Amino acid sequence: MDAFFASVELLRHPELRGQAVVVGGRNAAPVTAADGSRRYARLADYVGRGVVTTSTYEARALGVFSGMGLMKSAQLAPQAILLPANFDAYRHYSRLFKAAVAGVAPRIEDRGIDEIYIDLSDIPEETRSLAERIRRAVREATGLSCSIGVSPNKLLSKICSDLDKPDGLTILEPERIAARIWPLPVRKINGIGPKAGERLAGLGIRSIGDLAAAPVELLVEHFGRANGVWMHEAAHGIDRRPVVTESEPKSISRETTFERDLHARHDRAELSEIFTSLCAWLADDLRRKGYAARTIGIKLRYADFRAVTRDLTLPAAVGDAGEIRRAAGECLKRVPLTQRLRLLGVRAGALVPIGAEDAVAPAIQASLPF
DNA sequence: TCTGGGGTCCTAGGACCC
DNA sequence: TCTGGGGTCCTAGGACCC
Repeated sequence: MDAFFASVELLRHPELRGQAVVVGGRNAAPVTAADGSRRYARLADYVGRGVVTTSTYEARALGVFSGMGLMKSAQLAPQAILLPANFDAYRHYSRLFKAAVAGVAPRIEDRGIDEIYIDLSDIPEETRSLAERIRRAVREATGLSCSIGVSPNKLLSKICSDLDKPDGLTILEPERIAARIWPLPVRKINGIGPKAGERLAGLGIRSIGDLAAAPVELLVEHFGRANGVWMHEAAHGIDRRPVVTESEPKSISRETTFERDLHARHDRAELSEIFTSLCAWLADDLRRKGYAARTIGIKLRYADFRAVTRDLTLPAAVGDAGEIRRAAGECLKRVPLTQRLRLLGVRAGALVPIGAEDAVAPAIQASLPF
């Protein structure tokens, strides 16, 4: 989906269309005056922590992109409109667009709130008309635009979906990999992030073509056997991963960054309250999704941005807020708390579907000597 | 006044078991 | 003048993605 959160906001606030709009931060929603006009916050007025979650293409033209600190983006685009995120609305439109696609092509892999892979292998329709039909279905169901890449595999389709944004359609024939894909920077490969990108640049490898031309032994030497071979194949457009239409969650977590850094001793009461709330929210999420957890963990981030985690695996799965808090409290005892903190999080792992806790076959009681 | 929140996957070491 | 080999589970950290 194109600039998904921001695009949903434009559906809710159509008068903002054409303007630089940024979603993010913790500011209050726009105020509607008696005459029906709305007052919007400007980026320049924002004070506090937070990053840009999504920006409209007009804001991107000013250099404001996802992940950028709001304070920094305020310098680039002080007049941009700032809206708080409305996750309920985004989840609603996410369900709508996925259902619309499923009506055309049902084999879908979920990749988060605004992205999917679609397996078109078994649909006989000509590629372009099929893709156009999907795009039309999404627009009719949501009023939103999306960008589609069609290719022989997920890796290439993901790259292609990005080539003609927004509202784009890119169809890649395998013979055109060298012409269309090799000129792109290595960072366009899903799985090559900032670190790997830097290390590749250090080897003089900048484009996907450079990567394709690099000896696989060189890549293996620098990135390990599995990674090196993967990079080599990716650069040649090889990807054998199937479209996975069903999966179970592995973990569920809740975390929060404080308005200001807190100290375990000095701000004990405040931290304790936040900690308890996080455990309660997590328990609620677990219950709503139908899971209990055998592993409870915490995460904290110090004022200097270092993060640490601690885990505790329990003899039996838990789901209750009190049980979670008790286990998370044990984890908290194992972490140094002398420095100020900026973030606290609680995580549930080793998830067990509720009702299935006892579904594991009980161990055979008798112990046999053979 | 830097740097959100929710995830997945991988690696590596140690405990423990047979 | 030692102390194999193979496996699983748990923990911690880090890269990466949406």
